[in-house]
Amino acid sequence: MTMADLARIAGVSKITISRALGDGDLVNAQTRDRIRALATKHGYTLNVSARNLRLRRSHTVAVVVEMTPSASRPLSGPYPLEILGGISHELTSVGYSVLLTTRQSAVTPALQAADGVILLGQGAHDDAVHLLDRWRLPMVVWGARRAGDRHVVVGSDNREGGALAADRFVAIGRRRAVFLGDLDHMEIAERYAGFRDALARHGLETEVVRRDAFTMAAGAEATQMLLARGKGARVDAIFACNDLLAMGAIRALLEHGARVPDDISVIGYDDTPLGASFIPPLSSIHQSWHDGGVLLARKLLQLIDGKRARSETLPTSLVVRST
Amino acid sequence: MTMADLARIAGVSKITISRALGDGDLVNAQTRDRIRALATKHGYTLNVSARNLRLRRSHTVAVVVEMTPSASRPLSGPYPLEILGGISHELTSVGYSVLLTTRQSAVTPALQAADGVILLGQGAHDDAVHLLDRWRLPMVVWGARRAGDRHVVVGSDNREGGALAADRFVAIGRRRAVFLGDLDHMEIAERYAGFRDALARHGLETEVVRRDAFTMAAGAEATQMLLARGKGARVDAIFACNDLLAMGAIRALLEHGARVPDDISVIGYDDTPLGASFIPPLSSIHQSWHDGGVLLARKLLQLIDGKRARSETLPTSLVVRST
DNA sequence: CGATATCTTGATATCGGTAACAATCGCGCC
DNA sequence: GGCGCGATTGTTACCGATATCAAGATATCG
Repeated sequence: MTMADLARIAGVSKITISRALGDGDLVNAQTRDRIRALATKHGYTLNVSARNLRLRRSHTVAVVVEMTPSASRPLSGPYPLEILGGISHELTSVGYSVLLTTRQSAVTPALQAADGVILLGQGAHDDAVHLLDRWRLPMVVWGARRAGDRHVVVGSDNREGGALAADRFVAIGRRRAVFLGDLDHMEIAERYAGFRDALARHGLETEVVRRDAFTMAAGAEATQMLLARGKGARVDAIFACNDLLAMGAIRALLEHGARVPDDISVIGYDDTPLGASFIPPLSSIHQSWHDGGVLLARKLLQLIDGKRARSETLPTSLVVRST
Repeated sequence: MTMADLARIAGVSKITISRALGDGDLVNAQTRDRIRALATKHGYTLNVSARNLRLRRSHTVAVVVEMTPSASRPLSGPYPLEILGGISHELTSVGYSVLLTTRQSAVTPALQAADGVILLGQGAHDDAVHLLDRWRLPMVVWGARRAGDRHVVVGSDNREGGALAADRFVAIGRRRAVFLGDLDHMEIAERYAGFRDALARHGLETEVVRRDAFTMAAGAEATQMLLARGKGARVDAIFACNDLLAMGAIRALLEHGARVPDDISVIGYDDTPLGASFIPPLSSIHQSWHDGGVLLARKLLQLIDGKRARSETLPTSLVVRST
């Protein structure tokens, strides 16, 4: 069933069908409705390849993802499936296809034909510069913004996330807070910066305990180290850059006999369902992955349409549970 | 840069270019190499839309995924990103595109034009029957096989996984084993069946403690219940249908003063990086998600090529760590 | 040497849409 | 009445690839 067939049935020409199903403004309202009704009735579907060929557009967006989980990043993938859900939802709703690619996979014609690229994953920024030069395609990257970036970046507001944790600690009267995490990661460095600055505004200092891995074990071990120190260095709040580290910390605290949150308050990051189901339920900074995906998609569509798009950060929020 | 352009440069006709880059057999080896060299030199890439139009194939596979994590399934998505990696890798390497779709998203022309469908997620089986009737497309489903299934199913060998856990328990002399999990899920029921049967072969009985959620909290709570029972019902081995439940169980055991694995041995399922980084490192049944994805893709490609494909199960293995 | 088989290349039509331009119709206005 | 205008529909020519059939060149064989 092609347009020609439908045209014959409706007693009009192909182009009228095309216009009736598409633009809609160039065709009489009655004929348009009649044709649309006929199309649904006969189960007609547009041939995407033909349209793409004629329009010289692939209506495809390549999403390049890092997919290998590792012991130091124990959640299933650096970025949750949810963000892909947001991207996919937004793009398919406007007739675009999501071409999922791993960073390792070969550059296929289909990939090269993409109308735009979305990059997810820790190496994204470096890849971005690389790809941008080679392909000159519209491109949007997920992550933290950097100074010289020429590409559009979407990410959640890590500074704000850090500040939210700090404000909470101040609000419940904590005086000695520790930040737990690896400052080499841009996003985490931002979380720390927001945390430190917000505390500084209240005249409080921050201490950093660096750990490279994002595991419970690392969190527990770091916390044991803190607990083993003398009384002079006692802390009453821990902000972990990640829920797993936070959970590890809590575990170590409880094992050591410290009360959470009475003696030491702990806040995690990411608001994972895992943290929510932890005992005790973990307080955490929430960022909406789904919205992030949607925003990435929208920005890219703007670029594809030849409009400008600005880098943007998504708001975060603090979810207070029992820690 | 189209085929026509390249043809002009090479001094041959379009069709020769097409044959040189494709089949390769119908064209002189020298001209073929010359043309291929020219193609790379001028950075020519095939127009996928044009080819698809002519061949009446979309070279696209729709992957339908369940993407919403929830409190009762706290890992980021019911199926890890890794399986998508396997699918994507395999398909893109043979020139197919992966069209990622959520179960909720609308049926777009691009989706309908797919050459095949891969279904992932818990509702997959029911959707399968539905879609198969409506679309008559080649389709492959991830999960456990069921009796009346008319579609091809790929999944890991849950029976074997259960049996491996049982064999291990027998090998280290355990006598009273408990299975922890929700038997309403097909895959988990299989794990239990394998576990129970393997123990039965050694004259041992099994006890089931059902819990619906896949969380640490549920695992801990179930285990506390077990510990609270009288001495007559003492258990010395727990097989959890999931790493999180296993971790919850271990936590409860340690809190109660039981030694793991000396008093009670625990084995989880999925071999998540999370479990590997747990303290103590969790023994678990491993299944290769990546290989699963690859196999799904291969089966589907067979179907698309008009060949037959059989349902298949992937082997599992036991990773012995410290529990 | 002629005929046939094989290898290699080309001309043409076609896949199913959409843009550009042309044509038709009805209407208002001078 | 004739002209111009907007609204609506149609004609034609493509987009860039590949299948089909045909044709020229070369090899093989009796």
